[in-house]
Amino acid sequence: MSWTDERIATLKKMWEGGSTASQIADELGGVSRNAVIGKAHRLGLKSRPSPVKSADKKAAPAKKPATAPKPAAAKKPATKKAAPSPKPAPAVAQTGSAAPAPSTSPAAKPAASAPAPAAAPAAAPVNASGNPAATSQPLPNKQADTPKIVSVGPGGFLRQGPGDQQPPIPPAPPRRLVPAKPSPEIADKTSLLDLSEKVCRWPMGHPGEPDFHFCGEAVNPGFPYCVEHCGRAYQAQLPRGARRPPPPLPFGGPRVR
DNA sequence: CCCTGATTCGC
DNA sequence: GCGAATCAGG
Repeated sequence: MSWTDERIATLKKMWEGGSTASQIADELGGVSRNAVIGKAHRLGLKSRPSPVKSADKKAAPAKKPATAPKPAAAKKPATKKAAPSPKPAPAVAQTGSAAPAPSTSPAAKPAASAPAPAAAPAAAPVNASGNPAATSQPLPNKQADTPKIVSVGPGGFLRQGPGDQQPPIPPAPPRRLVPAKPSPEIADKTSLLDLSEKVCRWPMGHPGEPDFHFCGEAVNPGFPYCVEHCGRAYQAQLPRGARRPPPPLPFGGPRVR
């Protein structure tokens, strides 16, 4: 794979957007995590909290003496790293799929590290019951009069208490396989490349899905999200003692991995 | 172990 | 310029 302008653009956006090299790599497809990092550095993009980068301080870390510690010659079968599988990538289970599209391979991990809160598009706003007149949130919500802790964020978004996510969890979106490349259907959606300081970056759907896009609403000034999503992103902290008590987990709890 | 990013260095 | 191999912290 070569670094086309588009691929570079995507790399930049994602890198600056805080995606990990791995995520970027398999989003782009056909490149390794190392390739992404290497490219990023060559592009001058660099660093973001890197685990290994707090070293130095004063003395030189005396990494490698003049002697050649590593004979680069020997290439090992590399049992450690996962198989790169450059081209014949996506091992799509499912019923016989003829789509070769090497682009993305959503295969492996459930993607837990993604900052993406997994948007639930049609999530019914069950929130802010009392709905103080102060807020103009047009929430079609009646009933419920339990006084919840609701505060108004700087931009006018409603803060939620820590347990207030209305829809339990983002409705596990059926992961679709394949495509993930530009298609007419997402033409008017906010794509990765459409992100700017002015539009809401709240992710809708999941990377790799054909219709993955971003909210795209005008941002709440000073925030990366629109007012609505600010309410989701920034949640009020309940006073100590009034916190959500019990870890509702029957036992053990769902293993997330 | 896994993950992460940084760096090196042969190509 | 590219990226695998390697390093090194979490």
